[in-house]
Amino acid sequence: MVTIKEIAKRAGVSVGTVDRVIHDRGRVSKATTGRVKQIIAELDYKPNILARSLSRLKTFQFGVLMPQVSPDNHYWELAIQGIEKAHQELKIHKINISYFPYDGYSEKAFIEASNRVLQAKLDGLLMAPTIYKTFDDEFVQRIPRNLPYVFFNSTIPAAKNLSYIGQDSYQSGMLAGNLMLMSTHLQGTLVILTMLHDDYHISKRQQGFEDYVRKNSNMSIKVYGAMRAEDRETFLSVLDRIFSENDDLQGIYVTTALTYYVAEYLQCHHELPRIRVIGHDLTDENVKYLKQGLIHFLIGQRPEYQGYQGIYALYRHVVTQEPVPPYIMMPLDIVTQANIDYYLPHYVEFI
Amino acid sequence: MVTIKEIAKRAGVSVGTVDRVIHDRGRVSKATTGRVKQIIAELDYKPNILARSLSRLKTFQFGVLMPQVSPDNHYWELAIQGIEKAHQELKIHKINISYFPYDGYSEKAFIEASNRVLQAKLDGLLMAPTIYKTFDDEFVQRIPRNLPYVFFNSTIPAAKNLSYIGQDSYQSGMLAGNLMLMSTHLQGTLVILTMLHDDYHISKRQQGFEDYVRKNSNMSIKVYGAMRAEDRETFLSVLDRIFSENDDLQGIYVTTALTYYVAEYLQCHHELPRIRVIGHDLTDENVKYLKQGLIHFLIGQRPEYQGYQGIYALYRHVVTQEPVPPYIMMPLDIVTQANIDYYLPHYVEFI
DNA sequence: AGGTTGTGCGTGTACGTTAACGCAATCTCT
DNA sequence: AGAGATTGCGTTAACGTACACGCACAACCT
Repeated sequence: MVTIKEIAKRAGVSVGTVDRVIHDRGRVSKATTGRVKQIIAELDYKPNILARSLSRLKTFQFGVLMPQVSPDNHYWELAIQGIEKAHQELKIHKINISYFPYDGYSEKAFIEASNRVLQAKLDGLLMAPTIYKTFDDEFVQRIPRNLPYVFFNSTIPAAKNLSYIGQDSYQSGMLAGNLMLMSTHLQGTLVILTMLHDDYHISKRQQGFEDYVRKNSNMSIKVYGAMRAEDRETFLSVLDRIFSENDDLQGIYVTTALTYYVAEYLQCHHELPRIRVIGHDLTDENVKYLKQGLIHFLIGQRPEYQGYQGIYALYRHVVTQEPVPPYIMMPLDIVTQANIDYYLPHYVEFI
Repeated sequence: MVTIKEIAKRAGVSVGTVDRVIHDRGRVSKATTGRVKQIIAELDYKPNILARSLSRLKTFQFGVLMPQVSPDNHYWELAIQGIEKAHQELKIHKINISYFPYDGYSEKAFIEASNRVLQAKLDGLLMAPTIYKTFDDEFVQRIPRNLPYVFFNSTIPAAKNLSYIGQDSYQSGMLAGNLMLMSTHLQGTLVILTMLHDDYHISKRQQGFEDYVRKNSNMSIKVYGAMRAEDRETFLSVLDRIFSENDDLQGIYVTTALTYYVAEYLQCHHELPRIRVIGHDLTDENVKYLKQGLIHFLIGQRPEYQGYQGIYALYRHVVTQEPVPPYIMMPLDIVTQANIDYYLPHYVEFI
């Protein structure tokens, strides 16, 4: 193993000088710098990460900017689980994580949280740009150039983020379409039940589904929306309309995690025909109905793994200085009754 | 952070003594041992793994006993990729890996390789018990008690292995049945095309499929076998029989990675009815036909991840002395045209 | 009694890197 | 010209653990 000492010897300098070159701390002549760098390249020197973390005095601070955990959105909780797992693994390397949670429905709360982020001394930032507009205008512009940041869950096209970790939403809609066509008779009507029209993510799913079904079948598609996702009454009345207006209904695709409303509805209405139900996310409610056979496919997005990978992307860039891919795409996990047990977060021993 | 020095101070001894207690190197009085151990427990001392690996003189040797890579079985190659990935990550911790490959079809070759394993000085062994009988009788019995070993791919029930990493084969057959029923009309005939009757793994898949279909439908099942998997001619003649003998055929489930033979056959016989084709493993051939729409579902088993996890299980047990779960079950990945790209090994950035 | 062996500890160096400190030599400013 | 700042290095003590070595003392043997 080639060490800093070996390099120092070959360059005819001390280890202190080599260290200064490696870390660009200055106070080394141009000539010496060049010589040391050349020897480093020649010997293909790779710093020993163990010795590094052991002797480093500084602790790195990573910030996490994302909506606070709320009962109606399981996703963030799981993301935190992954972040904490990474935290545990990396704290020996003197990595610390501070959270900047905010009320996901309040712009003011977000702005306040983002200001706190800017005031904190951070070496890296992991964030979920949930409020597209606000983020883009108010925050991302103000991030200092030397603060690397990673997006997860969703992304902002023009931003200078180090990496994006998440799913291809359009493709996940395509996949839903694919599953729908494989499990129906290619005739009749399909319904897309969607919500939160302002969410880029979700409209992409819808688009993917529509495009796939249009291209690969002659089935007709009807789109229904429920703006206020939390409002159960509205939701159920929309379902009333869906079933009364479509007598040749073959399946419903729910673009969000609220798929279980449909299952609940079907459970209460035994007279309704057998239709396919496809949706997203392995929330407790969804999983329950999947197991009961009232939901047929769920598409999982590995929220824990997204959080985990997000922290690791920062670590690799900031600490080990490995290259980090600009996109880390999460697989589109297809989950049914028969394989659900292997995708539940408490089961998954992801490393 | 609580260090060995802190413990030494509190116990009124030197760090050398604490070290001797921790590593059970002897030469410490009973009284002192007890006192040190108690303080370790009280302070919840966790050794610093970085300092440990840095100052350790010994390198750990892990052995890998599995069939050599062969063109007709992609699986092993992928497993090695994962093993090598773990190797790269762990070599800084002074972990070394040596391979003991053998011809998977020859018992003699296996026995020879296993003897070499027993002669090597190993600290851990990762192995795939492919030849069930032979393994059980000849080899597992002779593994020294102090050599921890991990199975991957398949397992031996009565063995004293540290862990098993792989899939639940029965459940993966169930999943195939589940997908088959969801994508057919629940009437007509289904064919199971199987081979290698002596393989426990594969017969479990068949059984899972049969049980699921019997329980959840009235479709009739017919089982066809091709003993010599490599023999293309035999295989094609079996397919001739399948299609001529079953005029209400709805789908074929292939219990192995040889699914592409069916796809190939269908490609050459345009006159044949549209049937569902479901099989296992993301081999290049299978993926090709999946993308073409001639295979509808593949069930993946993450061979790279199995190898990766296998090495890490040994590492955790031998080096960090964390507890290792007796079973690390791989998810049953459902792969279609629409999500295949995210499951291909070159894409997956599994950490 | 003298030698050997074993027990119970402490000391010190090493692992590879970081980073504070120190010290000439040179440069800058009044 | 002299004081102060800057440049270009070398030296060294950490970081936390492993492990070889050594030393004192007791036990045992002949």
